[in-house]
Amino acid sequence: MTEHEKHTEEKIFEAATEVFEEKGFSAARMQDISQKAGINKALLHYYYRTKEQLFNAVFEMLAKKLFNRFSPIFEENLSLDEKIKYFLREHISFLQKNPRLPSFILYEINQNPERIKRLIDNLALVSSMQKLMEMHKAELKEYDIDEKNLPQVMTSIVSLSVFPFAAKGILSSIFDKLGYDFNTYIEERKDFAGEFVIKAIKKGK
Amino acid sequence: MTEHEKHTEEKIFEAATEVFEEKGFSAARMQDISQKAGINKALLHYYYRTKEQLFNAVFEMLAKKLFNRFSPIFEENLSLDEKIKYFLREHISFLQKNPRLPSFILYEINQNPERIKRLIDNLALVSSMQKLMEMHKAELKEYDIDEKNLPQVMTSIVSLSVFPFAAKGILSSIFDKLGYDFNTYIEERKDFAGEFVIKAIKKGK
DNA sequence: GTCTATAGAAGGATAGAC
DNA sequence: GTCTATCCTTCTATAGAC
Repeated sequence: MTEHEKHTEEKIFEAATEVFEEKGFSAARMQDISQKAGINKALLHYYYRTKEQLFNAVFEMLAKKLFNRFSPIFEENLSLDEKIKYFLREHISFLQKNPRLPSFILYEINQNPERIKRLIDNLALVSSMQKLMEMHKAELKEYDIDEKNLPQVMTSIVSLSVFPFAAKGILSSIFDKLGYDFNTYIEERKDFAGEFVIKAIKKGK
Repeated sequence: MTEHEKHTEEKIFEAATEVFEEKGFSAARMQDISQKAGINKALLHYYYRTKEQLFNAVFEMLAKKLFNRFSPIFEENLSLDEKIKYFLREHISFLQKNPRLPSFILYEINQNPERIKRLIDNLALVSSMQKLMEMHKAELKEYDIDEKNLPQVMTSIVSLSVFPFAAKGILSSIFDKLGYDFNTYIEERKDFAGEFVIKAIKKGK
């Protein structure tokens, strides 16, 4: 593959990423993608054969980009408290730079759940979660967490960071009316979310 | 309007609701809608002129259906604790019967935020929230809630009920691998979510 | 590898008969 | 009010020249 080829293929991929993320698969137009990439429409097919294949390449990259953000939490050498706060701060900051990602991924997966199957295999979620539980076994006695409600706790944590972006369109409108500002709300959320979770899962006396 | 007319128009509307909710605006086909309604494609245009207008009618109905579920909480004569628990139980039960609603509404609003503007005016959210704060003024001293973090608290509550359905495609896949079941998870969530929130907002000593 | 031109199919919308 | 037939546009995809 020559330098030039690589250049063109990358331009296409980047343009496709922008258009698909903004419009979704069905509303995206090959014409828009080629224009944004500054090349001819026929070239898209030369490099990626079909719209579907181009979309799959983009989708896989974006999904990995999003899900890989969940991994660091399993590695850091921190207390469980700090780990949760750290994760939520980082995750919200990441989504702040990629606000359209949650809506795009969630929607396209609901449209076609098969898309995610292969990716999930690579996530190694089961072992990571077991590892996490093991690592903080001693601390866990201070929390209302056990194997049974672990999915509830995990999804609650994730929802606090993802939902505001998935619902950005609605929240922005409502905040406008209430005199709040979405960006300020997100800034505050970086700390709020962590504290909210910690209080919720600490064992009451 | 004759009985027969009404019948046909309703059949179209119901078929359109199903198709739009499942596929979204762009991927939905007028052909599919007419087939599902058991009538000819031309009739869709006779009753609703364009795809856009048919979609708007459906969208408005579904959005109201979803948002009206937020109102009861402002009316019931309950303590703040009970009100939150009651709301989450009811809201999750409602979404259990309409699992595709969150994904559809969130996505279509992000695609076109104008769609929600008019609806929000009718929600009277500002006054309702003020009324709620006023009503529980005495109790509020026991909670970490004030005007400043009210949006954080409110969106956190909503996210706990809405996110699992918006992310149903992903969660189902992950749960499969972990040996959990999505429906069981939702059943448990009806109580879990309320308790989670209450603990999170109760003032620590 | 990149372009122009165009095929070929699909989808929204309308005309016109009944 | 409902149907058949068809128009017209748009979109994906390919053929073929350079």
